This record gives sequence, C-alpha cells and structure tokens, in this order.
Amino acid sequence: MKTLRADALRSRERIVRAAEAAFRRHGVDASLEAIAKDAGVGSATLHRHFRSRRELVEAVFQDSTGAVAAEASRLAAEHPPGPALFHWLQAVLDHTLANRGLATTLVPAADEHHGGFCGHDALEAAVAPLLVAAKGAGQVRADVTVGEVLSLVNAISLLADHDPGADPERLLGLAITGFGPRQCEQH
Amino acid sequence: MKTLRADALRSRERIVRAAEAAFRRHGVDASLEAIAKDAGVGSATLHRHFRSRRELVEAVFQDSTGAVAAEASRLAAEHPPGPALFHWLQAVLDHTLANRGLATTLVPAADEHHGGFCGHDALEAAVAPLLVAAKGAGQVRADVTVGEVLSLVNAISLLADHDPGADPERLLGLAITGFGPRQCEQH
DNA sequence: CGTCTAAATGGGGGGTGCCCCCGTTTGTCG
DNA sequence: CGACAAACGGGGGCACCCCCCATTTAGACG
Repeated sequence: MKTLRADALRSRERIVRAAEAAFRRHGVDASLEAIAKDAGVGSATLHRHFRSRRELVEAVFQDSTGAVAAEASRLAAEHPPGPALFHWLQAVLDHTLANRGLATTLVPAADEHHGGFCGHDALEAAVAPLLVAAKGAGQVRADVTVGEVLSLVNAISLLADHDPGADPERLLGLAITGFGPRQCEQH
Repeated sequence: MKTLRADALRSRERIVRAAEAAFRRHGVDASLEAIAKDAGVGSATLHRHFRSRRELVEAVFQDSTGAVAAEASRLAAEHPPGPALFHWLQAVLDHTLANRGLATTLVPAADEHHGGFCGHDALEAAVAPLLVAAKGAGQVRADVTVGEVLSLVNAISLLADHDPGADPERLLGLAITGFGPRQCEQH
C-alpha cells in the first residue's frame, strides 16, 4: 500500500471507529450512510476507502481477529495438542458469537483478494500448526484439512446468527466428537 | 384458515408461481416488486398475502420441503436405522443446496408462528422417528436431540450458501463421524 | 514561504426496493 | 339484484447504495 495522505488516513480512522460503534449497536448490516455521517465524512468518502461492506467489516474486526489468531500459539504452549486445538476452536467460535454477523466475513471471500487483511486467511494460518500437532498426537483424523475445520466452526457461527435458540458450543462439541458411529479406520 | 375469496386465492397462486421462477433465477433475494409485477398484481397485494419475504419463501418451498420430509419414512423402510438417518440428512442437505438461500428459512423462525406451514417443523417431525431408531440400534449417541441434528445440517447449508468453495457433503460426513477423539463414554 | 498539482473530499442525484395508505373494484350472500 | 365486506393496486414516503464532479487541501519543490 502506498502512503496515504494525512487527511485520508484520518478519515479512514474515523470511519472505522464509527463503524465499530454502529456494528455494535445495529449489527454488521448497519447503514453505511449513517456510519459516514457519524464519522463526519460524506458517503462518497466511505465508499472510496471501502469498496464494499465486507471490506469495512474486515477493517473493523482486523484487530480482534488478529488477537484470536495470536491466541493459537499461546494455547499451543500451555496445552497438549488435542485440547489446544479444541480450546482454540472454542475461542474462534466465541469471537464470532460476540459480534453478530462477523461470521459472514470470515468465510473465504467469494470475489477476490483486495490485497488487504483477510480474517479467514489469518485464522487458517493460525490453526495450521495446532492441527498438525493434534494429528501427530493421534487426536484428530489425518484426512481432515485446515479449511474443513474452520468451515465447520464458521458454519456453526452462521447458524447461531440466524437462530438465537441454538447452542453453538454444544454443536461444536458434537461436530468434534461426532454423533454417529466412528469409522473404524482409525490408525 | 378461513376460506379465501376466489380472486384472492387466484392472486396468491400467481404470486407463488412468479416467486418460484424469480427465486430460481435470482435467488431468494429477488425483488418482491418484480415478483408482484410478473404475477400481474400490485405490490400491496403481495404484501397482504405474505407479510414477510420469509413467508413467501416458505410457501414456495412448501411442496418440495414436504417431499423431503416424506422421504424419511421411505428411507426408514428400505435401510437399517443408521444408514436411513444419514441418507436422509444427505437428502435434506441436497434439497437446501439445490435452492440457494432456502437454508435461512429452514432455521426456526425468530419471530413467531404465523399458523402456516413451517419447513423447519416439518423436517423436525420427519427426522424424529429416524433418530430414535438409530439410537436404538446404537448408531447415534443417546444424548443428541432432533434439533441438534437438524441444526448441524442447517449450519452446513448456510455455510455452503456463503462459500461456494466448501464441500458440504464432506462436512456433513465429518460432523457425523467427528474429526476429533471419540468420547469413551459410549454405552 | 508561495505555488502548483494530484489526491481527497462531500453534496446531492439516480436508481432500487420495501412498505403501506386509501380510493376503487369485485366476489359473495341474503 | 343489491349491498357490504373483502380484495385490489397505483403511487407516495422512506431508506439505502453507489457514483459523478465541482471544490478543497495536503504537501512537494523551488
């Protein structure tokens, strides 16, 4: 990214802050125009900085998502491989549950990579070492990929967004241990 | 439901047919105004018959969802308990995958029951006997509920709606068998 | 410190969709 | 056949998104 002009940087910062507040209050579907007004900028400015709602959401949650990703190495140090992975997946789930609507942006971007921060990629990179360690310890089936594990967590987050009655942590537990018969091809 | 006037019934029918076509072409987010125009009715008429988009979606998919629900008893007759359940869950998944966006309406209605057909309830009723049979055969953990099983399928459907790159059938397989360690408290 | 240029801005218009009001039409039943 | 309630639909109000383009301003350079 080439250097932004000082005023542009300031605008961007105010937009992100306003968006953060609006998302907290109204969810990620908050009106972009209202966010622009709160930030004291014109709506055109908002659209110039963030070409899509998704880009804005990702900017707002970049820090917290990064923190969750960083949590992975801490857990790896403090727990054996299996529990480290499962606790981290819980942490990812908690993170999305705490921010209704966030889940939709942690799904791989359908369109393209705009070069900026991508929450999904950050989480994928973070989980990779946990997963190989857990596989090494025989705690996870060898044929499961990083993407699949994250997809299951995302799926549950999406459901929780739509159905307040669901118990996401319970569902994650079910998905991890399975509710049907274990295939007997285990090592 | 009290008897509708003849013209009202005709309007309703035309709206549902137009909506069916529009949903197929543009997804369930198709413009309601366009649907009304296609149906040859005013938008007010559409809104009088279907107070929300969700109601319309449910009316459009009532038949196909009912068919999937009916499939349950056929599978129960032709397969042993475990496979019957798992094949049916696959069928539910296929049904939602075939109609992008349908998944959001198969989630329990957040607001209320308007007395009409509710796809989620129909599926829940259909899966119940399959689940008890599978539990009886020791093919499914005893502590799993009907709602939880359907929630997992719905979760995967929702994810597939957002992420075309995901492999929903694979994820369902993972959720059924689990990717982590089996809890050893099995009977 | 003045000048100049490209970057940045924002007001506002165009387009779309949702929802509902209310005057008009049309079934239906006595 | 007449009357009344049910159903209709055009169109207005509102909110949103997105972008055009005239205007302002940062900051590099002499």
